[in-house]
Amino acid sequence: MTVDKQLLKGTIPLLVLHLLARDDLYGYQLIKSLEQVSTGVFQFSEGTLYPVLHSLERDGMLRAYWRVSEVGRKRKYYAITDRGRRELTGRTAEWRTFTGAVDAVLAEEIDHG
Amino acid sequence: MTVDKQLLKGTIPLLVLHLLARDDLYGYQLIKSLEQVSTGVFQFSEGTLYPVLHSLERDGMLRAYWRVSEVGRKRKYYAITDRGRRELTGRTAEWRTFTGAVDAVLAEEIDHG
DNA sequence: CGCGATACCTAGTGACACGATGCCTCGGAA
DNA sequence: TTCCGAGGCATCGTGTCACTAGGTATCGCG
Repeated sequence: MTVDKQLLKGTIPLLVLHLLARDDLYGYQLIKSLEQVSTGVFQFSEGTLYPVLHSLERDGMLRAYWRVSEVGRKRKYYAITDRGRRELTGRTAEWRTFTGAVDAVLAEEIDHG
Repeated sequence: MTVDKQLLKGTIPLLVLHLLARDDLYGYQLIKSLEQVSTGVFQFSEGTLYPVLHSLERDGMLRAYWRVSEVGRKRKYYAITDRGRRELTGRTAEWRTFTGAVDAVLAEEIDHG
């Protein structure tokens, strides 16, 4: 099932920060990881993810570095910073609050007229 | 705790449709209800909610009618339509899928480096 | 050699929540 | 009586942000 893209607003940095809190990853790998972990629900295009990475880096949440694989491919890896970890904590709490509030509304019994 | 407004994208119609599936409400009342049920997390301005109501009405999800209270105040009530109920079912399923996918990512163990 | 996958990037567009603003009524306080 | 806050409706402009479309380059394989 596909998801209305509007629902994604603001959640992509949360997802990115979380995955990078585990391991350094490069952009393309991040896209594939998000697709895999979400069992196909998230299918981000590169035009979506790269700008997010750049802005997170600009804001000091991530640090980027180039590494060349054995096969000679250049890859730009991203590592989370301390600031990024703090941001992740805050965004995770926000996410819980937000979904809790929505679920509270959805828990209201509806009238099947 | 306040929530990043970006998270709200796309969820407002879901919340509105859900509340209106219980009872006909007028716009101002809807704002107050959402604030109350979410225990203050959602505090929508009128500039936010009225356009949502109008577009839902335009799309046939809602039907609007005027009613005058005993004190003479004119209020514009909104009633959900059959089409709106079907939309609500779909959006609710989308919401579950979406939050399930995000939570799946967040459930990944993180490395506290 | 061509093509798909890998891997990076940017610019323009469009959806949409929000703040600001405007109009009107009512009740109570100054 | 005048004013102000709350109730009640509405629209417009702005800013954020995901996405489509486009561009470059390398690699492995048929």
